[in-house]
Amino acid sequence: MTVIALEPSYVNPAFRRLNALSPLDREEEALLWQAAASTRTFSARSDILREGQPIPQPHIILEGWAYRSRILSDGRRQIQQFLLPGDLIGMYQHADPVALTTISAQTNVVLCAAPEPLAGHGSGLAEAYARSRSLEEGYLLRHITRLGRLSAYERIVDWMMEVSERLVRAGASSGDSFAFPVTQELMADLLGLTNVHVNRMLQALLRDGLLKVHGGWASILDRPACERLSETTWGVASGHRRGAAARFL
Amino acid sequence: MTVIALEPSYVNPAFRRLNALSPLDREEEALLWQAAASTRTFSARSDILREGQPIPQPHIILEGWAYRSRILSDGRRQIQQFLLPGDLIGMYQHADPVALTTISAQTNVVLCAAPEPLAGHGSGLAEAYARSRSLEEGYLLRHITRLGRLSAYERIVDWMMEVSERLVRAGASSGDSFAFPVTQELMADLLGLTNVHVNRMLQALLRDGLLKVHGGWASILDRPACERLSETTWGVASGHRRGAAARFL
DNA sequence: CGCGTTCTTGACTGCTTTCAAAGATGGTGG
DNA sequence: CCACCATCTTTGAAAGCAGTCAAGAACGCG
Repeated sequence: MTVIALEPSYVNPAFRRLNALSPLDREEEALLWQAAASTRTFSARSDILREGQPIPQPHIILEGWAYRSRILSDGRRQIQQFLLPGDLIGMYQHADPVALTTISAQTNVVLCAAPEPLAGHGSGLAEAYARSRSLEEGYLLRHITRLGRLSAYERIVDWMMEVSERLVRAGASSGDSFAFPVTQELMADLLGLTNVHVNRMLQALLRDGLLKVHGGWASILDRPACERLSETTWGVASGHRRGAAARFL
Repeated sequence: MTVIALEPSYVNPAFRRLNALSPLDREEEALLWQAAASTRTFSARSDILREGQPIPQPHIILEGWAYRSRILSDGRRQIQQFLLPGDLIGMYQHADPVALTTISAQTNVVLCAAPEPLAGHGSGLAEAYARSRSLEEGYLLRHITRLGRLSAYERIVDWMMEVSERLVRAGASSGDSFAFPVTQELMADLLGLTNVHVNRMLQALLRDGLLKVHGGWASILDRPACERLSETTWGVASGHRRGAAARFL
């Protein structure tokens, strides 16, 4: 359809991701087009939002990579998550929300306001937002597991698998190779490592034929092997080491 | 007032916490009393909910300690967070939510259903729920920073300060000493350490006069010193190591 | 009082960090 | 088109924090 050909290209990732989370009706699509008509661009390496600052309204990332981080008083930095095209920013539902972390643009980042869902109507948009929040909570929980219990080698693989999945979800990548604007120092600050050790592990991963991260691109060389390693992340059974009988909610 | 004297005691933590997050009106209070009239109890060391299982409706913890965790296929366990009295479970706003992690009862745990907020009315309850979710996201982000960038010694202090704050918030503790039903093995699985190392760090913390954790109780011996250590958690400035000029959202 | 769980201790190993310096890369302006 | 500069990557050697393994002590519940 011609209509699709006329869509502003930068809308696609956000559109695809939300629509996949919950099908949107025509009016909701229109809301998104309308919102995407007025964008805001942040240049690479600038801050989009600072911790403690009020959030005027939720936004959607149309294009670019950003991250949420905290810097300790002695200079240590922890990146809590990366934000990719289609991700939501500041989607809180209480009065006067405030940024819980600083959000920084790694590449140039294009944002638009997240349209308010239509009340008492096809709830596709509200549903998509809610699912997106759940998904995000899942990523945070997974990152906690990654940091607490995986080795450096495993952390890198597991996170790359997550990035790959999220890019596919937004339709921003279709395969095992994608643009990857992340320095080794950033990966280190995300994964609780040092840049030196990240460098060594990336070499090992390349040597082992699992991953290639080089020159702003990443390739998953051996997806089955990566999934096998990353699959350790998948839980089972009871949360107790020595559990009693279960009787669920 | 006699009415208050007649309140079931186990309602207090949840009631206090929610009411502090956003003032509830009389009808909303009534909803809570009503919900708390029918409780569900889980015995210590049983699972309340398993990863992947559908969540019939959100619940409130009236009493007891629980935790969310994931166990890797090789037996490694990561506890993502502890759930304390007044905390919410499964507060998702999309259709057919599913548990993102297993939730296990550490002590006996008493739950009740979280009442649906009254539509188009004093939005105190909805506001309290939303604020609770924000708070929880903040705790997850802080835990990520803890795991990624704090030493074992710092992790323990920082987490104990969080627990203390959360207990006070729920009115379940008023001071620097509180019941603490957490084994060293659990702390290890929460903080990404081994039980052996947690043991050694707790000894060091006692020796240094910061914390005493013993016999099911915890005491903060030197709160200023603990806060100073934990304060490293407080961020500053730009998220970038070498940042450009900021121009915020 | 007895048994399982939890805590404690010691010696040894090893993954990851630290520090420092050299090499590669990419964008910019002459 | 190339020199230049900041940023990013790579390397090596040494140190350290935390893990592993194993065994004994203490605790708490029935």
